[in-house]
Amino acid sequence: MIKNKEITSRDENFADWYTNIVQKANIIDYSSVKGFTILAPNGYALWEKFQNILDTKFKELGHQNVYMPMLIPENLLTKEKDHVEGFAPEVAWVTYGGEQKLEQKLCIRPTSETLFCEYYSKIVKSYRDLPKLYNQWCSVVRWEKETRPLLRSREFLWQEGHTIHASAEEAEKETMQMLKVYQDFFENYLAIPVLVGQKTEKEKFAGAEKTFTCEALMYNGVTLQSATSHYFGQNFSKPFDIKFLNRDNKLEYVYQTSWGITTRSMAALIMVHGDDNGLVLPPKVAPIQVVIIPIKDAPEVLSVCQKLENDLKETGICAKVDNSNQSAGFKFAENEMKGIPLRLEVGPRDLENNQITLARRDNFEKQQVSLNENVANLCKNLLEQIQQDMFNRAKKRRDEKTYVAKSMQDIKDIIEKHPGFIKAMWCGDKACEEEIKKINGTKSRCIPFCEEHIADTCVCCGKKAKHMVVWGIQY
RNA sequence: CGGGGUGUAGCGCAGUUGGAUUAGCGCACAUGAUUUGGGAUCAUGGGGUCGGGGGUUCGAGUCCCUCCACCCCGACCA
Repeated sequence: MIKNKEITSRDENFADWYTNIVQKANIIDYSSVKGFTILAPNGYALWEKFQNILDTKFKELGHQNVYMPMLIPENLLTKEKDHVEGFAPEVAWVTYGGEQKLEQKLCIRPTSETLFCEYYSKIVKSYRDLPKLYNQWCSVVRWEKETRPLLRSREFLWQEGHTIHASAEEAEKETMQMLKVYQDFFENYLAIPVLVGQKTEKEKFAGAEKTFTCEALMYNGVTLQSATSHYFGQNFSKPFDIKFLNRDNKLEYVYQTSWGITTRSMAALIMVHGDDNGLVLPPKVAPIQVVIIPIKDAPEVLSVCQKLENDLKETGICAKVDNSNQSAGFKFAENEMKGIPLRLEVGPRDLENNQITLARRDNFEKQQVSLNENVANLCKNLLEQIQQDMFNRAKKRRDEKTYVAKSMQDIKDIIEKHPGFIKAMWCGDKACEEEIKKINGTKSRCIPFCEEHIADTCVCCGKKAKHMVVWGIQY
């Protein structure tokens, strides 16, 4: 366990550490246009893992994938008032087609609500057509002023689910169901504990009736909104005229939901689990789960490596021999940087004793294993153990960084000394949220489903409290 | 958009008062050899419109003007 010399320590400067890691682990690279990054092979492989897991789940629940156009005409974007006000400042426009100036400018989608709505209004006539459970995987563009790799880029990949239903109850049920899908994904695959709850009026999605969220806490105590699920009610179906005839032969507007997760979730993974040696990937989403390193370029070493790779693959583990023409030390460092959960070292010294060395990425523990044992099976169990340990460690840290504030001074002290999740009571008034935001930009993250009664009065104004809110500084 | 800063090889930098040439150094890269249990060593080699344009001068990476790009701090955001 030797600290990587080529990156800034995460305790010294977390922001530098992060930008070092994403590049050195070959997750992203910069392009020549500000805010537009290249998803490099390791980054894209990780995203494909995310896609696979979620897409399978979505389909199990009856959703279908579609693909909407990338361009939205101006008059379509502006149909829903709150929505356009939320997105207008950050859309990119296409104004020319070839040499010809366009009569109506076209916006590059910042999100596709309006496109789905237009489509739904065309295809829905009767309650028999409902529900429609569509999803799309695509990229969207938002012209951010300040950009950071994966956290805030001008183009990002995501998935947006848009469903319409014949009743409010059914749509609300869908909203909650998808929130649970995300929670399960974060906790059981990414090994990231998330706080789930409802966004306040101020923080909810532009045009939504209600917004629900999964909030994660990074190593440095900064919060990250990691996935959201919205209930739109009829807010979009009215302006977009998505009507159906119900069982009583009466025209009614549909009830709608939307839910999404972006490549930002990869940033969460990096910032929750990563350490001074690079990425640490939970086994369930690691594109390569076990790397096998031949210590010497000798035939007997290589043949053992090859056999191990085959055995592991047969057990359903994604394993790879690192054949690169580098020194052993270099390979150790390189594969640690990539976050590969488990490393098998095969060298002459081990082989003399008919054994190999096994090293965990998450806690650097090493052990010798006899080749007479079932190594593949051992790895399989160990990978499960690593997955569990990573979640427990992240949860312990999250809990340690969760505080209670009973006054504005408490909030100020916590934010300045050691940021994290801050539980505090709130009266429900937007003015108090704005007042709290003045403390280093502390925002309400959500009203958690597991509310606690901390005090009777609002932390800010002292009036009767309506909710316990979790606050924090956000990315 | 407001305040501050930086542009010299893929990356990180040096280049002193304008006179030092063919603009250097480290890392990275290429070839060869020896190596391989925590980022190997030696040898050889490739790579530059000094951010762009204009000006001053016998002479500009260096001085002046102008444009551009990027970074940091604020306001806005998945």
